[in-house]
Amino acid sequence: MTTLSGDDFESAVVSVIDSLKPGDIISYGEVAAEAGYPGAARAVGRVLKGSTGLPWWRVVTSTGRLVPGHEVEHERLLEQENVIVLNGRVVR
DNA sequence: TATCTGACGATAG
DNA sequence: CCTATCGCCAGAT
Repeated sequence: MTTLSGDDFESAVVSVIDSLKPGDIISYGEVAAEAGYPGAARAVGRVLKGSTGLPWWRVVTSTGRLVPGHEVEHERLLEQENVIVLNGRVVR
């Protein structure tokens, strides 16, 4: 039956992020595209914000910028994954 | 059903 | 390089 729910979108996003490995960085738009919802970068941010247990720190903005409002926390978490962050930007 | 919001993306200035 | 504006999508009220 057509039991469509936003849960499908969240599940897809969670699956993509959970598939990432330590040190692997991806942008919101990339996550949305991989989840099957290209252009839904904003919706992805909503999932990260409301979902716990997800490595949200592996997700950065398209320009490699850290998450606004969480730059300090984000940078610290990335360093734990062997990721170098300079000036609020991820070094790749 | 309509309207607003938001851990975004891209472009313009 | 930084700020501002528009556009896109899904969820919440």
